[in-house]
Amino acid sequence: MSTHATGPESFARSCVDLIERRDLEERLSAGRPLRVKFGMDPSSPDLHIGHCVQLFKLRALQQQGHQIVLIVGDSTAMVGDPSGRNKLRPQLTRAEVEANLDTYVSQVSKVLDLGRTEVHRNSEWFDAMKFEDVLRLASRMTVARMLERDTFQKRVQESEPIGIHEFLYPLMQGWDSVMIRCDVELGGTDQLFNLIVGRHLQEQCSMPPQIVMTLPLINGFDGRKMSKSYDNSVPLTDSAREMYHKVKRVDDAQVARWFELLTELPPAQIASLTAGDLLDAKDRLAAEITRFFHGEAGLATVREAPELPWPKGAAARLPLANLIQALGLSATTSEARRASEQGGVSVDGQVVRLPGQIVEAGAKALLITVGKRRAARVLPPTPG
RNA sequence: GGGGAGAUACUCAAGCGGCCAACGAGGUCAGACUGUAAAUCUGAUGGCACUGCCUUCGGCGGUUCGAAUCCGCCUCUCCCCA
Repeated sequence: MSTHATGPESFARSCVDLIERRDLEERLSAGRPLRVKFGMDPSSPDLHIGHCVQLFKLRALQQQGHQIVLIVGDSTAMVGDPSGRNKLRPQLTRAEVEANLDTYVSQVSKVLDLGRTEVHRNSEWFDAMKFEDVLRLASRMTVARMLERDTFQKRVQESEPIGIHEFLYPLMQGWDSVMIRCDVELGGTDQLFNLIVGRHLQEQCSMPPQIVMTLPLINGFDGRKMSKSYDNSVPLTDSAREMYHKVKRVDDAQVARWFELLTELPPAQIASLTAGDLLDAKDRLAAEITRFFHGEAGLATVREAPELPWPKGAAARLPLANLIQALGLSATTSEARRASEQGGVSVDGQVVRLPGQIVEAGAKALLITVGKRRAARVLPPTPG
C-alpha cells in the first residue's frame, strides 16, 4: 500500500484546478506521504453522493499511501459557509453540530479507512483563541479581496444580508491548513476561493503553501445543481433500492461523468460502456454505486419488492391509505390518498382508486405498489 | 443616530376584515406517452380512518360575531440619510 511514488498525473486525475502544478511535482518527488486535507461542514446530517466525488479521490490517494486529514468544521459550522449561497446560512448550535458529526463520520467510513485517517475538529484550535488572536487572523485579509467573491457581490446587488462573521469563514478554513501543516487541500470547484485563502495564510506563516486541487461538482440526477431543495441528490443513507433507482434516473448527459467520478472502473471500460446502449450503462452505473455502499446482497434485493411486516401496533383492518403510510410507502396518508385517487396504487395487481377501502391482513402476502417505483409485499401479521 | 420598506405554505410570490388551507410560477407527487430517461400533456399538492374535522400567513397580546388582512409591543431583514 505504500506506493506513494505515483506521479502528479495520477495524483491530480480528474481535477479541475491544480495550484500549483510545479509545487505538487516538487513535493511528490520528495517521496514522503503528503498530508491531504479535506474539510467537512457538519451543517446537515447526511452526506450524499455529491460529496463522494471528493471521498473517492481521497480513497484513491489513501490507497497510494498518502495521509488523509479530515477536518470536521464544528467551529466553522457555527459560522456558515457563504460559498455558493445568495442567502445568509443559518448558524448551527453546538448541539446540532454534535448530532450531525456522528452520522458524518460513520458515513465517511464507508469510503475511507478511518484507521489510517487523521480526524480533527477545528474547535480543537479555535476554542483556544482569544479575541486578539481573531483580530490578528482577520488582519491578514482585506475587505476588497473578500468582496471580489461573486457570491458576496451577488448578495450586495440583490440586497441580501451579509454578516461580518461570514468574512471569517474562509479565514477559519485557511487557518485549519496552517494548524495541520497541510500539503494538499481538496475541495469542490465552488471552494476555490476558500482553498486559496489557506495557501495565502500558510505563506504568511512562513510555511510552504498548500497545493490546491478542486474536483468537479456533479449535478443531481435530473441535471440541475444537486441540492436538497430540488430533492435530486442521493443520500448515502438511502436504502439499496432507493439508491439504485435514483442513480438510474441520472440525466443521459451525465452518465460518463458519474462513472468517472463515482466508480472505480478503469477509463477504458467506462468508454466502452457509455458507447453502448445508454440504458445498460445506467443499469451498470447504478449497480456499481449501489454495490459499493450496500454490498452484493443489498444490490440483489433491488429488483424485488421488499417484504415488509404488517405495521407494528396497527389494527388488522386498515384503510388502504393508512396502510400505505404505515408501511412507509408514503410520507402522509394524504399523499397515499391522492396517489390512490389518481390511479397510482395497486393491490395484487388491481388498481384501487378508493383510498378508504379497508384492507385486511390476510393469510398471504399482499403486493402493494405506489406510483412507479415504490412497492412492497406485505406479510401477514405474525401471531403473538 | 434619523427616515422609509418588508417578513405569507418546500421556494419565489399574490392577497390587505368574511366568498382563504390562502391566486400564480417553480418544485414535488400521480396518470398518459416513453427507454424505470428527457421533453410534452392532464390532475393533485397543510394534516387527518376526508361529503367533515383540526392546525397554518415572523412572535406575543388586543379590537371584532369574524383577522393573513386593523391596532400595540417584540424579533429579524433591506434601502436612503448621518
